[in-house]
Amino acid sequence: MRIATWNVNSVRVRLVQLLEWLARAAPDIVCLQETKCEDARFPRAELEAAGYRCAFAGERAYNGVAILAREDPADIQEGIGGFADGQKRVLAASVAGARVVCVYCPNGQAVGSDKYRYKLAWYAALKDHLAAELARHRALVVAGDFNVAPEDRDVHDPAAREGEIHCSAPERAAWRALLALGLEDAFRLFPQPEKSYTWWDYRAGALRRNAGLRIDHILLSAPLARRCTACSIDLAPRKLARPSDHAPVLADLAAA
DNA sequence: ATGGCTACGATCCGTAGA
Repeated sequence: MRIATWNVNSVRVRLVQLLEWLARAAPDIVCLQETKCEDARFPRAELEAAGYRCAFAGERAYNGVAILAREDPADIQEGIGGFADGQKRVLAASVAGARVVCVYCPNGQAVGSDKYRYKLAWYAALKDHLAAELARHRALVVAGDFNVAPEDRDVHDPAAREGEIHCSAPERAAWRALLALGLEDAFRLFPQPEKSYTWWDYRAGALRRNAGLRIDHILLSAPLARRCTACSIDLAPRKLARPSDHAPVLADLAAA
């Protein structure tokens, strides 16, 4: 079973690239972030025609999350319990014996800003939410855009980024608090190329210079981590015309 | 290099992303 996450930066603008990638990469479960469209405008028909059932929670212009699967996602839950601020950032569903949580974590803008404080409060609420999910579901996947580069090796220029947004110690501590629940970073279960990133700025030739960050992740609970046979970043969609600024991440699981 | 690019919803510029 192949599980993927991709911040598409507008699901309607990226629909052609998304359909091409689904056909080529053939993931069984896909978590999408920054769909940026209200539910009534979600391209459900096109994705169903491509063989994917859809669960989605969106809003106009910002945020928005979706889960695509070969079968109907069940027990769909939107949001984080006790953190009802209306931003569409979390969607959970049960698929193929696993509980899948799709997350679009706040950006935080700048260390010390209101949005940074929001990010840290949101992460604390996410941790509690995932603790409750783990108590109910042994097979848990948390996939999405976490907007945290966990370690210096996940950053193109760590010295320039030290203490800055996505790399600050409180953000990294919030990330490690998720791992401490009993989740594994699927990408780091395996040897990986140096300078592996999932996001590159659109500007200043960042992709050409590989000036990126690894901020999109797939977390697996222990029973799923034991089944994981591979995890990789798919650079191809980032190199297409009119790309998202993020690349997809894929994880393969052996049969239970 | 404090810009540079892209999407959005509003107009032809501001907000946000990371």
